[in-house]
Amino acid sequence: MQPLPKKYDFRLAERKWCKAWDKQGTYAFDPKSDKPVFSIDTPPPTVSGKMHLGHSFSYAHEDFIARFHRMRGKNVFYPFGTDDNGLATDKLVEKTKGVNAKSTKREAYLELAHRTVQEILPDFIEDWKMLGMSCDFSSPYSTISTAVQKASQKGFLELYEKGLVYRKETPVSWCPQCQTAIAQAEFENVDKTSHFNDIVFKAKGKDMVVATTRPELLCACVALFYHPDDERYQSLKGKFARVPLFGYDVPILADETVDREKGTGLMMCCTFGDKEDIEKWYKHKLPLKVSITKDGRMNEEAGKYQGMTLKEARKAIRADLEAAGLLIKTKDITHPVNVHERCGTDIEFLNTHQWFINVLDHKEELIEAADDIRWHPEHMKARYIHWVENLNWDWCISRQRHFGIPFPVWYAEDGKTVLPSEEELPVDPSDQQPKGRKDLVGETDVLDTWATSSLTPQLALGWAKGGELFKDNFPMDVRPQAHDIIRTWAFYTITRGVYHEKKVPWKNIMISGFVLDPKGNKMSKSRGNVVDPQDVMDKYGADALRYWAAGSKLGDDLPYMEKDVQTGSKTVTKLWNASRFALMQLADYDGGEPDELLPVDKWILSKLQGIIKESTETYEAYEYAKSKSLIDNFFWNTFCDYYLEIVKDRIYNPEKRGVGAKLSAQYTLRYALRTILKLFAPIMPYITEEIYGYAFAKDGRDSIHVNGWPTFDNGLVDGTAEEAGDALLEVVNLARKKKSEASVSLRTPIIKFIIPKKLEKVLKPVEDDLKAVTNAEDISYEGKVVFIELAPSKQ
RNA sequence: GGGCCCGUGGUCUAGUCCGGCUAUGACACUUCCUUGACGUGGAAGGGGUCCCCGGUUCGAAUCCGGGCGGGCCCACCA
Repeated sequence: MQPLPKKYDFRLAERKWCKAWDKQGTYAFDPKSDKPVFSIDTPPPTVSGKMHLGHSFSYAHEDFIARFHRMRGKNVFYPFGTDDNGLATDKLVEKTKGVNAKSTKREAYLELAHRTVQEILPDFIEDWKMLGMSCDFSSPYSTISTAVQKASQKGFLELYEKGLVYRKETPVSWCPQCQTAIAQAEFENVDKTSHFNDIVFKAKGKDMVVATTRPELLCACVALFYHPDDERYQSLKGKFARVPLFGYDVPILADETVDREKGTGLMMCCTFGDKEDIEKWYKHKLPLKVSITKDGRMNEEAGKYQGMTLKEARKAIRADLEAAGLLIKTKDITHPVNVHERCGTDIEFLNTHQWFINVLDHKEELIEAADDIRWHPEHMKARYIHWVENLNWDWCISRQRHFGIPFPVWYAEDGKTVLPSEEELPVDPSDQQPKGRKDLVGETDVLDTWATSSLTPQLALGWAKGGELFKDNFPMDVRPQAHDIIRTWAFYTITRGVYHEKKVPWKNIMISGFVLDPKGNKMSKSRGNVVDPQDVMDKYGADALRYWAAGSKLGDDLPYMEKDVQTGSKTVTKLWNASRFALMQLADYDGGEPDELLPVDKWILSKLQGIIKESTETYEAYEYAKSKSLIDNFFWNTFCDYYLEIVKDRIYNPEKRGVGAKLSAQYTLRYALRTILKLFAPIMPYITEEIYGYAFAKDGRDSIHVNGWPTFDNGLVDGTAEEAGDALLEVVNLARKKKSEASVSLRTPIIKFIIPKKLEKVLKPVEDDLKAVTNAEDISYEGKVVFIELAPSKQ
């Protein structure tokens, strides 16, 4: 057994092990092994920047679970991939290369995008490796890779065959900035300030006042609505109104969804201002009047306002209305507006051709599916169900972008859809025709990134290749993710599981919370309160960061406080020092078993069994935070502050205490240290591996992280020893208190230590250790109270 | 408006499901201790109406009802 160096350099050690694990394939999945498999549907991080603190938080959580199961002897299937086919990556390419995808030629842009992704990926993945993720990094998948394109397109074809996907011209939510359709799940609600404008419409010379926040859509107005019971407007039934500035007539109609209290109780319906407009347009079969372009400008319908942005048009139209005396009142309001989560641009509705996956007809099935998954924490299931229940639209999966996985679809002259055969995949219909055809028009849209990442369990398990791995391991054991993407990733993946395999994709889902700033606010660039995990790891190490991440239970948000990482860093140091001390004491130990263990040794071994049992149970239940705090307390308190102090005398002075007492201590010390390291290993993989390497590894390839999770040994549970040890601690505390009150060193001898008679029986067997740790010269048992007399001060 | 989560010393929290130990730990604070692993350490200590009100119970931080406060998700966009 080698002694440990004086100092632990986490920078060196973490880099060293990160490379060594990779090289030795420590975390490689073994397809030939007969060990039970534990499979993890690792989230492929979106390539849109660097790993952020929220990532390190939730990825640490899943890694605790992965490492625990691997140590338990499972063959852990823990793939790693990157999600790099979506709008987020597209935006990153635009930003880093200073280009605009829409105004760049398709081929040139795609070439640039693929090249940029390849440039970014190695460094991007490095952050996850340094965090100590125990994924199999040997062949990371990329969602833009040819293999994944093929699989994703295959998935599309399968849904098409099942009639679960369809194309339709319909009003769809549209981002004028990104110039693509987006799905309901990509909305974000933001409160914005605006104006409620009271505008005059005229009908047969009579004035009618309509309140609107969107005067720029006047030219798209197709009707006015009032509530059928609204007495104020009964006389308007069947009449027409003239649209101001634009001078055409629209019908005045009644609809029960109109709120009489809002504005003037008279509203205009434009195609399209919002969801309400769409619903009324459908219901009353109104004409379509499109007034905005795909890039968010006014079109020819807007007459003299053509070419203006919506914002400019709003200002100009308000001014013109005012000049004409038709804007009679303006009220400042704050109201919620749906914006695109990626860019913050107001969402519009455009009537376009899009592909959809039918989800509205299958809500019930998708809600029931939630019961087949164990949710950790349980209440997150409600979030999922709530989202599915409240869905309003089918899942729009087509995006009008260059970068992404192409739809494997062509259109014939008669409008019929032509699909490739599976063998032809992957295809790019933009510049390719199916076998034997020359007459088709290829679909130029690409698939929503979620349409691919919703297949991660299938992708990772090689579903497209039809292998055993997939057959045997779908559903996977666990999906880890954060709660913000329940409505997207979790929902979509469950949908694909149910649609393709008639099964939920995983048995468990573990959902992490968010990292907040120290005051409990969200971290965001605009607030300027962002902390980079790279900086934290550089300053304190990955183990310290992981220790911090283990401090909150699943689903709970955690304010980031540097001092908590510092506590992790201190724990690393303490672990090093305690191990260094222990190993020094074990230098002359041959590993032999003592004939008889001393009661104090039995005490700590017994206590340790409780920790093993409980931390195993809590890990099994995904409660790593409980496990961590159990081990933490045992290590600092029971092991360092008491046991090591008690045992010093036996090891230092074998001539006084006997060789057997020393051997008993050495045996116990070794067992306890080894167990503590293992219990800490899932949370702090670097320091534990480093110490294990010095102290216990059989050779350079023997890792603490594979197998060897401590097993509960009922034979070591000893009630009598625990009673003796606990009583010992109590009197030790009294002695320490006495010395503290006297402001003297803890080594000050006790010349007279009188302990109540009733404790004699329980304390007698540990009396030698008690004497040693309290430096008591004389111990006697009498009376009912403790009496301690300290040696006089030297001065 | 609907749903969910939460409210514990100065701060962050454990404990709450399944009621009963002196209410856990970390950080901060006070005093002391440099002892042959560690001062990034050790010992001792101060500090809590367990959000409020009511109920159940021998007994409530924990269960029930009602408030108040905070957060999240969804809806509200005329």
